[in-house]
Amino acid sequence: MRTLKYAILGLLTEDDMTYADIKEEINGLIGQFWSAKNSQIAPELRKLSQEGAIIYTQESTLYHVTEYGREEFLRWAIRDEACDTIEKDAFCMRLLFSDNIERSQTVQLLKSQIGQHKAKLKYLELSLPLLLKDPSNIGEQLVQKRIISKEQAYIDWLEECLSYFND
Amino acid sequence: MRTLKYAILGLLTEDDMTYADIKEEINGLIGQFWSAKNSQIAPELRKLSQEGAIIYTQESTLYHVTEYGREEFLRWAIRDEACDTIEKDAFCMRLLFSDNIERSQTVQLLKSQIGQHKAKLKYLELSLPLLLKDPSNIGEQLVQKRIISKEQAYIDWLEECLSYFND
DNA sequence: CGCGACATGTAAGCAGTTACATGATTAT
DNA sequence: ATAATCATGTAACTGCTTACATGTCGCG
Repeated sequence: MRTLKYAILGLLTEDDMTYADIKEEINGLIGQFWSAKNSQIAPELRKLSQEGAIIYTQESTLYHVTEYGREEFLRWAIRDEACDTIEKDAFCMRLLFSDNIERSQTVQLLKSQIGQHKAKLKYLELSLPLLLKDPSNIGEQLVQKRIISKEQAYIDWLEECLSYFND
Repeated sequence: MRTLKYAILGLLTEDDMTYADIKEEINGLIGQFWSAKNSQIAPELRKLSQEGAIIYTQESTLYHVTEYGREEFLRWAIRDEACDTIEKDAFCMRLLFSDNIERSQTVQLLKSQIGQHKAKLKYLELSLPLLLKDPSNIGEQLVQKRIISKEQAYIDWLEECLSYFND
């Protein structure tokens, strides 16, 4: 589906950016629902250049979206696709088969998960609001809200699980 | 991380199964947090046979987990790994960049998503409880609860989004 | 200079999907 | 029997990650 392609075109539609800018954006809010490593971003930029969707300028080190790139982005933006959130959750797998191991082990795993997710939530609550540069961008605010409440919901569920196993 | 491997070993630890049985389980509850197509299950079964983790019997058409396979599974089951739920959500990407398109288009996309997710929720609420064969399996119940409340939370968020864009 | 740390980029391999091929099953 | 449908499996490709290579910058 080349979703990363459209992330980059979306960013460049708002502004010309350096490689570092793009990386920073993708490691920020975007990374919370569509992560990508350097080693994926770099080839994608090269591919987009070859396809004539973006142009790189040596002197300014800026990537710029072409008219074709912008059109591609806009065509994608209004496309009504089937809901396709892909969630892969290895911890659910462990919990599903937890009757094969000691209850105390499961409790330990749960506590560890809770600790990790609470740390993540704290990080999100601190860092995400800082990324909101333009308060008029409703979409950005709504996505941010979603990321945080999703994390909170996961913690709530983990704690519910813990209470079941602690009896 | 070979999570599919451990899904299969986990299933076979509970009981010997045919290919169809395994497929059915993976398309059921497991598929809600770790989906896999036939074309991934078949090679994985072959690989597990080669590795000596499972044995296939022609006559009974049953897959059976070996002692080595069971040990592998148990080692994995108690492993305390960093939280690594991978969520990829293309709709969040569209919403994030929604200030580039007409508000009415965004409203339309939101309504479509809401419809789709409500249909999915209805399906989950109907089908998942039927899969609960063993009521003593707490893990199964908790995972099922999680799947359904996650879907509900997504719908709630979409409706909140809609109310913002409808003003 | 030259050493270490960090940013950037490449290449190999794993995971997952799509499209297609084969074989079994049912209906006409 | 033959066609249509479904289950099963393969192969090719895309997407993604890991591990590594190169380059650039700050600092002794």
